[in-house]
Amino acid sequence: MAAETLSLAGLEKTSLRQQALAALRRAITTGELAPGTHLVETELSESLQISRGTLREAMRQLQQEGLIAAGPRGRLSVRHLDAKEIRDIFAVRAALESLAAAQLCELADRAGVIAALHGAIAAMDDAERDGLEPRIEADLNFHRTLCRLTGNETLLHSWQSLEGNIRMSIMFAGLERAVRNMDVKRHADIVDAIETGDKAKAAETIRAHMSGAAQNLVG
Amino acid sequence: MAAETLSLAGLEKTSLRQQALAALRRAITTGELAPGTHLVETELSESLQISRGTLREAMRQLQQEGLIAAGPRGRLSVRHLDAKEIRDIFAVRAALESLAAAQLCELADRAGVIAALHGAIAAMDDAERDGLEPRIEADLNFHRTLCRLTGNETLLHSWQSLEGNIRMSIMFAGLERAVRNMDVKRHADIVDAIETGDKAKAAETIRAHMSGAAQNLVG
DNA sequence: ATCTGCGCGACTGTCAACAGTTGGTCTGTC
DNA sequence: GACAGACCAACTGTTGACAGTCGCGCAGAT
Repeated sequence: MAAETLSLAGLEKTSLRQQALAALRRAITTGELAPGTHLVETELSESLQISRGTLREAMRQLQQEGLIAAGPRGRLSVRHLDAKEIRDIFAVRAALESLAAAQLCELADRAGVIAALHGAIAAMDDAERDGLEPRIEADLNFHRTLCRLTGNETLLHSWQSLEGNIRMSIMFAGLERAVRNMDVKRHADIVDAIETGDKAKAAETIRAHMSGAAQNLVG
Repeated sequence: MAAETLSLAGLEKTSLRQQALAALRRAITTGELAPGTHLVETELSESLQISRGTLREAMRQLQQEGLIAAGPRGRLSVRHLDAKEIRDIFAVRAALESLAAAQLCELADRAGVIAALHGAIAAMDDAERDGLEPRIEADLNFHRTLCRLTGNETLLHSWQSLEGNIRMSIMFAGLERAVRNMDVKRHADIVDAIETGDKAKAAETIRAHMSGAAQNLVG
């Protein structure tokens, strides 16, 4: 029986707060909870089957992530994005990811990094057959990996706190427009630029990618 | 009695959660709560005279800001920064603020922006006589203003979520080292670069400023 | 002396209830 | 019919209490 006990399959005992957080994040970024919707604590806690206190903790986190906004008298509602805000979000995203690309260029041995990024691109390629959502996940995973590989935890954390906003932007613009940005070749260009080790070039490639992406979404 | 009722003096009715948030943030960034200190909910709620539920909401927010970190079994403790993390924080900060500088360069009419930034520098100059903390506040205010003037709310929000980490970095390095970065002239250089409207130059000025600042803190 | 249970104290996860405020509605009066 | 004022329902802010779990120390067996 040693094999079973060593598997540790049931290691992740997530708290109710984390489950609620994930559920709400998903509901908002998929549009199940429409922008502008007023989030009533009592209703939500009932539908999620958790207490208000636990729910409130999760909502604070979502508020900090920018997915929900506070109105007068503490009323929380699903944030609504307009075209300018999407452009602003992608400008910040471009700044963060170009830093990531530049930091990766500074690494002496980039072989492992390049391999990991190629793996992420391959996953994007595979996802093309699986539908829209998997493609979006694969795309976000590529960019998240870009940040993670730098080893700069602050950078990764900042990017992740933007991730919800990015997902909302995609949802707002519509999935059809969003998939235009999932082109494999353009992502391969990013990896190639990093491989050369030219910081300025890599950063500029990212900025161009993001500028085009924002244009695709709102233009 | 119209005068009194119109004064709106008591407009800011801050919730206990916000007060707790401010108090904790201050205690951590001033070192009153040393890095690594385990934050026991029952103790803190008693010393702050609030209930645990309210305290927990504030702690979630601090956790997202990166001021406190979660250990095993949900234990929260004051985050500890090492030299690498400070460099990482300042690299992200540089990326955000150079975006701010670049966006400000794109404005057709920069007169108002330049004036506001000169005002912030003048405040730094005044603060030189007032001691260490006011100088730090004036410095942070300058950089926050830089982000705010872009009108990019996401950028401002990202910067502010980094602000706590910046304050921790300053505390960690010691106030004597930190004030080396408060030089008025070097900040004036930033404003001058923005005034020329040269995006690349302005961004590079910021990056150099931040690189030097990080070096001053940990070098 | 070392190891194995066993309690016990300490803390976090979670919940249900109370209090205060705001906005709407309904009624009575002019 | 319009307006003023008083109820009333709906929410959020805040609290105290209960439950589960982890780590530690102590006693007893080998």
